[in-house]
Amino acid sequence: MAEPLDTSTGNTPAAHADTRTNLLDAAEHLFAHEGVDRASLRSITRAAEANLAAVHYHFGSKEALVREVLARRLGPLNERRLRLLDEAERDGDNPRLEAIVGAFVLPALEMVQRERGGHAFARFVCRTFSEPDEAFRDLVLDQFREVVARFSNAFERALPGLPREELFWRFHFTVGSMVHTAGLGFLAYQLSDGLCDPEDIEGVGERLIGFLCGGLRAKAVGHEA
Amino acid sequence: MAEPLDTSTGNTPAAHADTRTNLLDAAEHLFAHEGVDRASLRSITRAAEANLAAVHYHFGSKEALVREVLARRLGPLNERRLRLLDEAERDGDNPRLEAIVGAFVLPALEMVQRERGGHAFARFVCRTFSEPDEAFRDLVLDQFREVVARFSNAFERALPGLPREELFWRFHFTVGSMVHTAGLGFLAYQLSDGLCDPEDIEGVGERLIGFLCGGLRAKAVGHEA
DNA sequence: GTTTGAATCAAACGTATGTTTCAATTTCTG
DNA sequence: CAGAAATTGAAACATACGTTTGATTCAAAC
Repeated sequence: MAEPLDTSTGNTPAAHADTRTNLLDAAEHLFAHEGVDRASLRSITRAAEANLAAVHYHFGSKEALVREVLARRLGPLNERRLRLLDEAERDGDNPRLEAIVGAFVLPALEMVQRERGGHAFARFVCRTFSEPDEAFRDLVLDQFREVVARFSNAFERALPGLPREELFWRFHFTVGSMVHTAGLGFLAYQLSDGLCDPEDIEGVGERLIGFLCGGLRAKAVGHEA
Repeated sequence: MAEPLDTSTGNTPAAHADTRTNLLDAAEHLFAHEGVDRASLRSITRAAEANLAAVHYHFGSKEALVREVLARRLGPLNERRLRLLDEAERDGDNPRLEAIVGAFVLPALEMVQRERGGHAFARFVCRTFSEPDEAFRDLVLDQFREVVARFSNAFERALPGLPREELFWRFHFTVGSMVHTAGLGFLAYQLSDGLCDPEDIEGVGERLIGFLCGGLRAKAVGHEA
């Protein structure tokens, strides 16, 4: 009985594993395109050119594999968000709203476009958000909690006078647009008959930031700002 | 071999079936809470107090059951949207943006709150949006196409000068916020530590409309309106 | 009261799945 | 090079699933 090495986040320098990475890549792709349940370990290991037992050797179970697939990218993604927020707050004590929204939104869009398999991952996370299995959803949400705390504070300072309840709702709406766009941008292509190009993340990012800032700055109903 | 009666949409006056409705209700609930794949016909029929074979007798297959669950509410929901848009356009030839957005957003929120099982259904649809199985996704999108066509025209007239590409993207962002809110409003409750109340659909609707109109009216970047 | 078709039921079928096992092999280490 | 540990491999296991079958109950029609 051999214990596979720790690799928790993708930060460790690839250790020695190839099979392990192949499994994560294949699983990510298939989870996104077929769903966690429909993607069988047999199809995953076949795609990764590994033996069926490799999943249990390297991860212990299918559920643990799902967790690893999520954790591998979610950690770095949220770290990037926090780092960009740090930068924005360093520049001016009261950064522009556009910079805050950008720090929240752009890392996701960039990951989709630039990282190999990013598209599949975004779609997978989008799925996981509405995942009924609490274990998986909590895994995403726990990674998300610090981000929510930091960004809601930043929003609060950038939008003085906005009631906290209103602010959290607007944050919620923001997350919705962001997730829908990062994970399901192809729907915009489909529904606009090819007019919208989800590959052009710079354009999409600009548009999304503009839209969200407009919404975040809207006059609060029933409240005198 | 007996052919079960037509009930396509929920419009037919309940025909004579009880088991059939029980199956749809139970399936809707379990699809939302466990996902289509994890919800077995055995658990569905148990919840509906029906026999295992009843699903195949009344619907033919599990996939057909999924389709029925979707179609039962999706048709009326989108009809309601179109009717409200008609009313808004009848009132003034150029209705206020708020009225258009409301016609798009409120039927979903109201269904969640007012119809029995509406919450479960919204969550299920939210899942289906990111469903990898094209057959299910297309079922949702096909029901959605006329709505998109009508509303994008209305938006276009309410927001003159906005390039069509920008307009479709903003519609896309709008859908994201709406779906995220109708299906996953409980996340706002969780992430705001109980500050946001997803049950208060009047409040949520007002906030969502305000937010979306702010975003839709934002100055388009890179374009002189 | 018998007949007919719809609806329900218990039981089984075939298959695909996650998991386990243990031998074979490769890779590192002293 | 020898030995130990890590990794891969082929096969089997138990289980849960969607589906099918054929008998049975039930309600109305004649």
